[in-house]
Amino acid sequence: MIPIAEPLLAWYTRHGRHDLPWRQTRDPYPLWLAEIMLQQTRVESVKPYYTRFLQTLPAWRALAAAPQDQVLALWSGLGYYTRARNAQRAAQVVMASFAGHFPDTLEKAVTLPGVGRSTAAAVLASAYGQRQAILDANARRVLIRSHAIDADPKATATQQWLWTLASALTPEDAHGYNQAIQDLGAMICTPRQPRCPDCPLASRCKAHAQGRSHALPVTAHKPPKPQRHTFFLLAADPEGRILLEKRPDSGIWGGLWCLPQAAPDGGELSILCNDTLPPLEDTPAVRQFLQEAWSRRLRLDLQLLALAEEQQHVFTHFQLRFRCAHARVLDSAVADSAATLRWYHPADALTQGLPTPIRRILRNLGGGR
DNA sequence: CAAACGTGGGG
DNA sequence: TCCCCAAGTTT
Repeated sequence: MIPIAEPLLAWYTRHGRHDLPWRQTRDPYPLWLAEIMLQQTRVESVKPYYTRFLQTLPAWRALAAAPQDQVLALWSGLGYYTRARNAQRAAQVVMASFAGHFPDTLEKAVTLPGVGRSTAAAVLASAYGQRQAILDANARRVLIRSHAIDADPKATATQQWLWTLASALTPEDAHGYNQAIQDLGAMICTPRQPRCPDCPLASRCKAHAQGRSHALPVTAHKPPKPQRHTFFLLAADPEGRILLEKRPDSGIWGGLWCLPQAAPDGGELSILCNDTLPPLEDTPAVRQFLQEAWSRRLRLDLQLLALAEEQQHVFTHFQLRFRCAHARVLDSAVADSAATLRWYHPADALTQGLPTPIRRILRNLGGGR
């Protein structure tokens, strides 16, 4: 085991990112919110979301009581929307079970939805000054390189070893150390082309000594992404409003407002589907199928006008190809009654929680390019 | 325990 | 253009 705390903290004092918005406080609520937003997400992406969210919902009570649609609207574009729904559930638990205070033990903290071991440790260290080790992607990379760990980082045994290492190396000032190791990972010990000449740990780094910094951590080769296809319905009523459908909480884009979908094989209509379809052809048969399927499911008398050019959206685990079907309805009364279906003027729709590609589509509707 | 879960920036 | 992957957690 290689002691790194002392040079790390010295480096952090001089070169760390002390100006990050969530480093201006020791209040658990904003610290916790930042940790949730930063999960699998870059600092620069989080900043504007963090500021806006905190201005709108500045405390546990406000978040716990907010409409879910408001929470998701504040999260819209940030991705991994389970985090937003869990964050609100966590705020409700904090209010109901912890008297409005973030719990003060790891055991209790990890019972909060969306709060795992690393997030819990980060908050406890920063908010309460506890000696708690984190193990995020930055800390993991620094430990793997400094100790020249060849094993698969995903393997359970490796994870266990890394946690043991992290705990042993974390000093009393875990608050400072955790931030220091994260900054080192983000600024010096980066995934590709690490800047070893500038690294305060270079002299004691095993990977550097072996000339293997660039080769660690070992990375698994990724299989190609499966392709999925769907049609999105752009139905306009006589007032120029667009029909949106609220997605179920589970699954992709959970809880967001989306354009209604259809898959040309007649399969489940409310989910993004599926790899076995014929491509997104524009034939009379396809048009007829789409018009009938949507009319029946949405209980609308709609006329299909045109199929727009194919677009695509890439997710972590699959690639989505889609076309927008422009349609009009003469009477929008029926769909208004369903809780998961709503007509929106495009400008109002843009204030809702929307998936990024749907936001792009709606933004480009009127006068956009 | 492998897969699900978003999006955008950088090489 | 394409591939990588980021302050992980949940199922």
